[in-house]
Formats: sequence, C-alpha cells, structure tokens
Amino acid sequence: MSMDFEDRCEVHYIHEDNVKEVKTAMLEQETILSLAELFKTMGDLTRLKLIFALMKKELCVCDLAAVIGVSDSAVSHQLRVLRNQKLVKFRRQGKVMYYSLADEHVRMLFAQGLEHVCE
Amino acid sequence: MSMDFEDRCEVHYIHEDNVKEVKTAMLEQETILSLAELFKTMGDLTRLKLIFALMKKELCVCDLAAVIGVSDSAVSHQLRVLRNQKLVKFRRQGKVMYYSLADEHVRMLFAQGLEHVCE
DNA sequence: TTAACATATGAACAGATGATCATATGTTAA
DNA sequence: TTAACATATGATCATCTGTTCATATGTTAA
Repeated sequence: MSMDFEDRCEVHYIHEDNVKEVKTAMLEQETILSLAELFKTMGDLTRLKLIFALMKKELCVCDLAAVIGVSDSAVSHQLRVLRNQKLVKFRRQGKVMYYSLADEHVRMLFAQGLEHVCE
Repeated sequence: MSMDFEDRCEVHYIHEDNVKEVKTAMLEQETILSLAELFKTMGDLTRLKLIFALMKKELCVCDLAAVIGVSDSAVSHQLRVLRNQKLVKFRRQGKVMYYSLADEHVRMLFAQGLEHVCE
C-alpha cells in the first residue's frame, strides 16, 4: 500500500532541506497508524451518534438502538469497534450491558471537532 | 442506510425516559454528519501524514509526496479531500502550490487524538 | 430444566474508498 | 509559440466497511 520513499528510483522535490526536516520529524508509523484508526473509528455516523448518546448518559444496547434508530445487532457490532479502540467501557447487570464513555479524551475530541464544524 | 426510528413497527427498549432524554438532546443530523465527515477525513494514514507534515511547515505538493512516500497524484487527490473539509489552505507561487494548515483546530484535534493514543 | 430476553457474532452482500495510470490544466522559460 | 514542469482530475479496480439476517451465547425467572 504505502510505497517506501527510499525505494523510488526517480525522486523529484523542490526543497530538499524542508523535505529532510519534516521527514525526520515524522511520527513513528505505528503511532500515526493508531491515530488514524482512532479518527477512522470516530468517522462513522452510527458510531458518532453512539458516542454522543453516551456523552449524555450511560445506556444499554437496546436503548442505544432506540435512540439512534438502528437495529440492536448493528449497535452491538459498532460498540465492539468502539470497545476495541477503548472509546467506551461497559458493565453487566443481569442480562443487560450498560455502556459509557471510556474517558474524557473522547469528549474533548468530540468537542474540538464540533468547534471546527460549527464555525 | 440509517433506518428511521419512527418507522419501526416494533420498538423495544428498557429505559423509556433515558431514551427520550438522550434522543431529544441528539445533535442535528446535518451537524453530526459534518462531524463524521471531519473525523473520516482525518482517519486515513496518508491524509494524517499530510496533516502532520503541514503542522511542521508549509510545503508544496511534490515535497509532500517525498516526505510521506507516495505519488504526486495520490497526494494531490488527498489534498483535495483535505481542502474540501477546510483542513488545509494553499497559495500559488508560479507553478508551485504551497499548502498549509487551515487553522489551529486541526492542530488541536491532532494533539488531542495523540493524547488518547499515547496513554 | 425450559422459555424468554439481552446481547454478541459470523457470513454475505452492497456501497464506499484510495491508489494507480493516463491525461488534462495551467504556468514559466526559451 | 513550444517544451518542460507542477499539479489536478477522471476512470478503473481491488480492497475495506457497515448493515442485515441467521444464529449463538449468556442470564434470569418460572
């Protein structure tokens, strides 16, 4: 997918020093990949609605489904994605699973994004 | 894609008052859609690298391509996406296009995301 | 036990996405 | 003008993604 710069036979750029400077400052591949995964996770309408709902209140799966208007199954699938990214946490009470936001970072990210969008 | 809650014939949820409360607090569809678009735009490795590079310095297309190691064409395509989302701005100088970050929101978003990832 | 319920999961399919390649546009210097 | 260059764009295609449907898991009450 991402072709390695070193392997290119014919590289042309204008400002060699700028390229070197920024290239050495570049974050580690793994770090920036994790960051991309985080944003990708938040870049879906359903998941973003789930996050917003959980910003208001701890909710169970079927309530979440009712709030955002999709099937329980779809919610469950998407909650798993959010869980994998550690954006939400959950507790079980009987047969009901209650989900809530994992931490304040998510809330901050959401707010920061909203600022950009609402200007 | 997103089925309308109102149209469902059989809705079951446990905490009716919670559902109503959160449902009325829900952001407008358009707003949350824009927000999703924003995060989706930042949820790609190539675009995120472009953003990071531009956080360091104003750069032209072929320098950006050299920094992140993809073709000029791919960079140009992705810069357009970033432009559409108003994440970057540009100026022309002769035949060279210099790109830079559109505003500080982007920088803040990036930093905020990094905090979540690096814990 | 069994039935009913809440949630999770796997397969499958339609739609979205990103890189590539060919080509087009626009700018400068000769 | 023309050639060379920097960038942009459109079409194509392989891959990724999200929903749906069917089914499985796990919990509670009878």
